Amino acid sequence: MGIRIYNTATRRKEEFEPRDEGSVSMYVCGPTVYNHIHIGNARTFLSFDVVRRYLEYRGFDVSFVQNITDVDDKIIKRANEEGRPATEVAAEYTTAFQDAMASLGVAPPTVAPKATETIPEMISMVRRLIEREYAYEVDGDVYFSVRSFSDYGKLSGRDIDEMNAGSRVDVDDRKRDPLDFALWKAAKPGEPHWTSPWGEGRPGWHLECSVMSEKELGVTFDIHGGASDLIFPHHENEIAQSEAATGEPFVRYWMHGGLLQVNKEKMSKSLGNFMLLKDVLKDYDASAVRLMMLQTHYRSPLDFSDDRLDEARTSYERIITPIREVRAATEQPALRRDVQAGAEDRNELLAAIESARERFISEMDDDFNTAGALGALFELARATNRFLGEFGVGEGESNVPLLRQAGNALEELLGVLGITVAERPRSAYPQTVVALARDLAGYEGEDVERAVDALLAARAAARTEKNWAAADAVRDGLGELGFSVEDTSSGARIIYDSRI
RNA sequence: GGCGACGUGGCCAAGUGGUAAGGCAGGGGCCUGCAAAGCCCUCAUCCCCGGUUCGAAUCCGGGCGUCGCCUCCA
Repeated sequence: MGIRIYNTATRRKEEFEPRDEGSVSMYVCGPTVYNHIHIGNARTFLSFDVVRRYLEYRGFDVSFVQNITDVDDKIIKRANEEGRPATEVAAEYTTAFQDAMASLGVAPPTVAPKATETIPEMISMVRRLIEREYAYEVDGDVYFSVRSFSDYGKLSGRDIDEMNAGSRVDVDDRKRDPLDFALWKAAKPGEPHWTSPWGEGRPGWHLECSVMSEKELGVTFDIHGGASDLIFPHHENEIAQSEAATGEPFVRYWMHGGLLQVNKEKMSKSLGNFMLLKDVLKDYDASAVRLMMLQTHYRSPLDFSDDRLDEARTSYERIITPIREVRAATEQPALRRDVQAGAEDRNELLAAIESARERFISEMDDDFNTAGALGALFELARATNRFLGEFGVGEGESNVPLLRQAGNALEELLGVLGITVAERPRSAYPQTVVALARDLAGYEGEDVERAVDALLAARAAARTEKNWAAADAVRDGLGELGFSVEDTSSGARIIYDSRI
């Protein structure tokens, strides 16, 4: 059985069959660039990053399109508040968005169209809709007439007549129906504007995604994603626009992610209970953030808290430890224990590798069940730790190929989830270790790396002499600088402890 | 009021008909100079009440509770 995807449009899981065999066209609604993105936004982009990575892992050639909405009411509002051009605001936060995505390890889209660079196509779609009598113009504004599109409401399961539209918003009496939405907005003085058959104006938000997706992927593309708060009205409106304009089905599979919550309440910019991604990443590794989020299924709500991030950081260490251990052991095999593993034990680890891989794939095939997939990886981590602890590299390093196989499998599958084993950056050692080395190890140079080497050597010597006080002074001193020292059978190891 | 989702151990969370993955935390043990890491053991009958079935966390009905959408929102 292949990949199954929960399709919001049909409310059930469906076998995934792309439009074109072997390739996938997917579109995910991107940000409106008027502020830094918060971690709720990040969760959605992360979810679809994993979808994209997994589809590629399964051999599909994925065209991944994500727009940048760089002209919008909120951008204009912000620009007015700050007394600078809207284009400047948009440019600033576009860059910030791209930087934030990169720091979370989200792969860049194949194409990232900007609304302001797609204006002619937007005007063209509005014109098509007017010609087909799905849209009408009033005083330079153009509205989509929801009642002219009989399928309106099919994605969100709503009936126009049962919605008490306008009950909480002022009804614009120029609209034929309160639910009619703007395709094109006449520009007010000082706003960004483009020349159109209806006068100077700018595109409506919903229009942008219909146009940019069609331009890059054509009609009836495979996957359209976004968070569940976009189902209505945004995605409903996209369907109406695109299907009315083209007469073809818009999208094959609609995927919607669950919302991030804080204290059981939705995190949103309007509620003000948000945390910016860039701030969270100051304190937590991207991989830990990814692990935290991926331990919950993408469609479920996820309650966010520092406690959960702390837990995720601990479990991140757990899952990458065997990878580090295997590297250390296979790089310095002479120092490792050399117990020969019997065929039975070797086969057991081999079987664990195979079953982890199989389970990972079957969990991910089932609507991208990252939580289940991670479960499989934790099990492989334990099997690897057990083997490593019991046999090491084996006599004549005979266990090395098998251990590498286990470590590589873990690393490869974690990589599909975008979780990487962070290499300790060389620059991580602060200059203060030099002083520490001078005090405790008699080191006289200025190089931080060598200072650390000197400290570890001094500690090893002290331990040989059973001078525990001197040995512990080194460990405690490094500990205060944020590094922990762990003794392994291949000698002491120093790791940066991000908790400090 | 309409539409929808959800309710699994101390916390988080997979599992959607055949007898409860995994992570975090806790308890006991091994290893260690001490630690850390790791390993082993231990820790639930799935919100409540009915029903269907040989058998249900898993299906149906009814409660109770939480959340989301119906307005810009990832």
